[in-house]
Amino acid sequence: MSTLGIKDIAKLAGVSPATVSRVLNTPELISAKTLVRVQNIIDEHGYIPNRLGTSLRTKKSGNIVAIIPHITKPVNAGIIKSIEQEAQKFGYSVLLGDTQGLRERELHYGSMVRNGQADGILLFGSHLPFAIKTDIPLEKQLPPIVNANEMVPEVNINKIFIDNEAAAMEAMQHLFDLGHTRIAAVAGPSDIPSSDERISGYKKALVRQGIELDENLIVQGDYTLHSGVDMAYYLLSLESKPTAIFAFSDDMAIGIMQVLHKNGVVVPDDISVMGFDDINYAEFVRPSLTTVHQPLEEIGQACANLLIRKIKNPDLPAEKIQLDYTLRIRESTGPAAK
Amino acid sequence: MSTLGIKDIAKLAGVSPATVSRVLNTPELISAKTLVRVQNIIDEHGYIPNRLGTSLRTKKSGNIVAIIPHITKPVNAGIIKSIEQEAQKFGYSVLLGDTQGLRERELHYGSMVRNGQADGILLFGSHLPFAIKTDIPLEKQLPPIVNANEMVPEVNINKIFIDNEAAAMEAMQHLFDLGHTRIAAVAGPSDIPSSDERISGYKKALVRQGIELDENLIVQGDYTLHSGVDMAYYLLSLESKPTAIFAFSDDMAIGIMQVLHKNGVVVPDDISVMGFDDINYAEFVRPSLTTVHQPLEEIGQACANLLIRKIKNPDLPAEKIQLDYTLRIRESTGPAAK
DNA sequence: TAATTATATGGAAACGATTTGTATGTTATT
DNA sequence: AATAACATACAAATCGTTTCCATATAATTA
Repeated sequence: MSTLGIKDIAKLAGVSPATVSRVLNTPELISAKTLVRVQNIIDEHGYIPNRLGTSLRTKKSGNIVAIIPHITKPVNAGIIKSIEQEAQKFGYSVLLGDTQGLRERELHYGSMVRNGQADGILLFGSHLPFAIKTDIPLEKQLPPIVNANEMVPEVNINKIFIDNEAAAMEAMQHLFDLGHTRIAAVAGPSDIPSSDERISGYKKALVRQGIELDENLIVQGDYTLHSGVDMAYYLLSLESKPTAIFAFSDDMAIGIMQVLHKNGVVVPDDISVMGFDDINYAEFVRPSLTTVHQPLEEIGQACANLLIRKIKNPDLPAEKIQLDYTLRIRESTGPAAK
Repeated sequence: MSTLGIKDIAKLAGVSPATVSRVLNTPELISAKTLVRVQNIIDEHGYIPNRLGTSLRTKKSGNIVAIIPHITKPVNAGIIKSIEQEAQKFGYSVLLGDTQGLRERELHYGSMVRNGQADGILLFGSHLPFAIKTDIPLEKQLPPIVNANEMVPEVNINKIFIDNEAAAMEAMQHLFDLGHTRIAAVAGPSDIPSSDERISGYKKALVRQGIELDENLIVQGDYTLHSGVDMAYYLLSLESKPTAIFAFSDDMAIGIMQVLHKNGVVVPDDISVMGFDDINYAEFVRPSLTTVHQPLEEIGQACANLLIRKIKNPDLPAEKIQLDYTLRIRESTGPAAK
């Protein structure tokens, strides 16, 4: 375990530490023969430069940290994969930080860029992961950071997003087209921006269609399977039941469908169910789930790419990039029951 | 962005850097009045010690890296959560490394402990994430490391595992009890130890039951939803179809059930399906999935706890900890069709 | 009161790399 | 043969901490 350092390698190769460093970083400045000699010693001993020393000196860690509320949710699968690929293309490593929805963990991962362990932040939550001072302009305080999916309220930040409101409206239009007029919305937590935006789309769609809003039909879950279950029981308990349910996450939609099935309600014949996200299980549940597809790979790639550009050039102004959603119509939605 | 260092704080407080360091790390050695004075300056400026400097000096990073083949698979959800919780309890941070199954990424994350960015490794893959020399005893070369779920062949390593062979046998026994004799196995990739162990359990169970092995009934997938689909089509194409299918992952089982349903095969009336893992979707698919439950939270906690103990005391001998699986019987298995 | 011991702080050397002059050795030019 | 030009390699400073050692002050004891 006694790992040897650049000085040891230098001694073994009969050169100075500076030369070893150049062999590693700027080999074109080194003569062919010393290059191979030193490189051989390096290989032979499996020398790996201590990243702490390097980072300390260069003030670059080569890491980016992705702050993700619940990393194992299937909706993150495509995002993470593409982030890693894009980052690797530019020589960056991705450190994944799972916050479990805890503010403390957000702050913890957020501090990694200030304490030198990372060069930039990919933020998938809706809170800035550090304290900001009100007496100094925000831009002066921000490290390189890109915000995706769940938007922070702050304006001057790089953002990658889809138009949640428009997506919700389009989903509603699909249900209107099938003849539904009594449509329940199962929203996410109230402090989650994407949920608010989708509620807004839900309401606008009703207005446009000339349908009066029934507040009883808007319920709040937390995007999880189990909250879908709870909300389904509530909706089934209504005296005047909806003919369609628009859940703002696939997980909730799946939970809802299970309860409906257990209670003898046939989807979509009795009630249609619509999800949001298009996780990979959406087409494998029964009936397969109609949902709003998010371009997850694109989101991940765009995030990483943008962040790295900001790291290399911190003074660029904030960019907002909007990506396209798609309606994926499957079996869980059908004509409204009479 | 010009972040100030310990010297700046020292200057502002009119003390030496050593004193500031003590305020942060050993406040009991500092007089009450300087303590509050220095602490105020620290708070006022939001000073955060540079972790690189600290780690370089102390030779401890306070990080552990978890190397995970596919982090977003639902089976990892409970594991990751409990790892984080346990690590935090001891003041360690978890860096999640998703390898996407690539050797290169394994090596990359594996090098983090040698280059100072992490103090130990939680390994969920079946390859050691670094090169080992054959002329030196393994124990001399190993950093603190704990291997879980998918076992590396090397013997002298800390391991957390369930008895996959016994679990597979018990699953088979459940199917035997229902009257099945023609049971297909849908295995994982051939280089994945857990799959081999389950195959071994599958075969032993057949022997014990006095049923002749039919090699045509053992097929190989890759643990994913889509490979479940492919394998299901293959099994349906057999002239003599199985009455039960034992998939070595829930994802494959879910893929299989979808194909069966599409082709008018009723589960479990026509064919029973059994999974492995007990991911959270298992009880939400239709029919809900009978499967082998792995104690994911326990695994995560045991891993992190063991690793941290090894970090603090590297000379402890390797430990092997076996945890208990449980059969979860749901709707996807039933009496064998005539 | 003087001598001794605790207590609190400062100075400076590490930790492991990179990088900026600077020095050395070679080759080319006059 | 002397100088210029160039290619290499070195020594030392540096990044931001912690910690050993020394010192100054305060507290205790004789």
